[in-house]
Amino acid sequence: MAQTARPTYAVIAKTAGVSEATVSRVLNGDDSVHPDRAKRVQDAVEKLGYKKNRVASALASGRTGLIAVVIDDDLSIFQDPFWGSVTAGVSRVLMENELQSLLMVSPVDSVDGAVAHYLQSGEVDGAIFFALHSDALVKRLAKQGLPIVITGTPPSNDDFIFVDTDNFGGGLAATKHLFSRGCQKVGIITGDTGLTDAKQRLDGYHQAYREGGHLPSKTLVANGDYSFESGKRAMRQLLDSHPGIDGVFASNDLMAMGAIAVIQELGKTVPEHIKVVGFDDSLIAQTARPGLTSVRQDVVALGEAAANLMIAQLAGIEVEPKILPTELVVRESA
Amino acid sequence: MAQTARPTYAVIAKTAGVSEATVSRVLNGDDSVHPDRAKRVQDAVEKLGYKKNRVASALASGRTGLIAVVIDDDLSIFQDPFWGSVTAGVSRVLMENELQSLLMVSPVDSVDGAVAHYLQSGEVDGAIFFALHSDALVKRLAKQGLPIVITGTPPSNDDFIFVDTDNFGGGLAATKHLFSRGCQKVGIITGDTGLTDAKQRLDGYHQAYREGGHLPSKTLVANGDYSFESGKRAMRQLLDSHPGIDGVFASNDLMAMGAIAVIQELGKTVPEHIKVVGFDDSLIAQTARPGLTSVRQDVVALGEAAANLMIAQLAGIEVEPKILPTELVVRESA
DNA sequence: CTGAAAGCGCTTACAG
DNA sequence: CTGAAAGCGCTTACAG
Repeated sequence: MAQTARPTYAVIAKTAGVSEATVSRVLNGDDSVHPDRAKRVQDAVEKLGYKKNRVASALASGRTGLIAVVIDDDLSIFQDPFWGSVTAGVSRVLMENELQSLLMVSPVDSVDGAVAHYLQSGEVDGAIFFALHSDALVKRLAKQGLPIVITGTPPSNDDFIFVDTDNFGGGLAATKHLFSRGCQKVGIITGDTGLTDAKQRLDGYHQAYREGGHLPSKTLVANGDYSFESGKRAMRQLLDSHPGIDGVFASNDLMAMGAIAVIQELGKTVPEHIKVVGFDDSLIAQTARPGLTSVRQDVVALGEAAANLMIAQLAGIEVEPKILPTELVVRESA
Repeated sequence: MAQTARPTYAVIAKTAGVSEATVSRVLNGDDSVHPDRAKRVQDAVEKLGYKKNRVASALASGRTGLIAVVIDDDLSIFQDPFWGSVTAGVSRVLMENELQSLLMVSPVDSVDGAVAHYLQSGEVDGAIFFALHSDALVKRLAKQGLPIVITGTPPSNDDFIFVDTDNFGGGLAATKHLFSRGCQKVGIITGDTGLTDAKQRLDGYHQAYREGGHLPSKTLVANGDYSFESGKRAMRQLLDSHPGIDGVFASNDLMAMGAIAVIQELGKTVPEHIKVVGFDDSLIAQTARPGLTSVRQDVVALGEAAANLMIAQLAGIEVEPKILPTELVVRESA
């Protein structure tokens, strides 16, 4: 960008009749500068339309003001509005703190892939991870001193800073709700159980059965991957093995919609024949007919919490992992 | 990030027994370096686990490898999966070209706001804009020499580089489809007509009427803002003024869902009493019951095209604005 | 409260 | 094909 040569500190300093050090102090809010001279600097900045060069500033100070937001998945993940909302929450809080979000959507496959390389290039002050499948890279980065926040409970039990929704509690509440509505045979469609959140929702489901005094048949558990299509497949599988199934907890709204589509194709109705509960309380749950009963998680708040944990870390403040509560939103489907 | 001191060119140069200039050449793919010495450098890089410091590189070269992706709206815009997909498309193509996406979701209110300030700080090599409401800032940045791509047709008719969906053609096809299904009284729910795409879809709607030999009543045009709620409001308004309305083209899927919800609340059914067509062919259209007939636009392709135009510009290649075709996907709702 | 000076870690004409 | 050297535009001890 060899645009019309932008002014530098040298120019501001000369115009204001002070040293570059003083210019730097004023622009960085160091209040040890005498008000009169500070004013002269500000006037010069104003007059010349000066904008500090962030790259030079970053090199000299070691702080870039950039936080990587890494989504460990491929792009199709964005079809689910979930991620957009979390990202938006992160972005807002970071911006309010004069930090920018560097978005990377890519499988974090190896500790040696493109993302890994990038995060070690000194261009970011920290990294926030979403949908993490493996934490090998995160471990390495943490060891190197890079501030890290994980959204979702990390796969292994190291002491990473993370923020998560109460997936277990949500799964428990969803399943108990189905029982309370009179369901006898409640199945579950899980997410990719390689992800901790999917596993925790499943655990919640099991816990609901346990509180009822027994364990569910293994064949009442069908695996999906959070996609609409996988919800359809899983529902067909459940109906195959349990024609008398009368309740389904789908681990996200998209799969719940897939399940409902299959149920209706077979001429059965929701909630009369089979009751369905989703998870996320996304726009889809709200706009669906019948309205989808769903476990609400505040996704924007999730992103905001992640960003706040990052900011605290950067400020050297001791932080703790954080679990956000869920809330069951009852609509017509169950 | 004062992590375990990372090696620098000085260390690599010494290890490989060459000058720093040679290290730089090898790492930047300058093939004028003798293969033997290049090999020694590569070995040293490998051995020391060297990662180039991007900030220093950016300061010296003037290229940061960062492209700003600016969404001129507030965060709620991400509830609509549309933006996530476009962003994902951009991100993928940029990454493939070793560029990173700096995501900024914020109203670009003034030429003097936070976004404006940032884009002039030298931290990005270019900027891609979405959902632009005003192009005052864009004009100024372009004048300063910053490469720019706009997604969606720019508000004013300067010669910006942009990529857009054929909104006019989509609106035309949607409306004609409703007529071809026997509708007599077709209304439209528009998006925020301050946005060019919303205006163009409306123009397509008008054109369909014109091709039928007349103009629609003004009261068949109800304004929304692309949100679910606004779709509901607009539909109520249409039903108020035209109880006999039998077709509605909603300018996006979310508003179409809002319209359908209102229609059903009133005891009417879709498509029997009123046929509805949406726009976007989002996941919502696909998962809705009845399936929503919708104008499909390839959002990921839109993002990819925007990124490619940016890359071409950075390479100094002459580029032209690009319009992507739409396709009507017929389902049950019309 | 202030300035001179060194330094951040690369890149790039320039000269050979 | 290669190296010495200047430079990118800031920040930050250090000394006063």
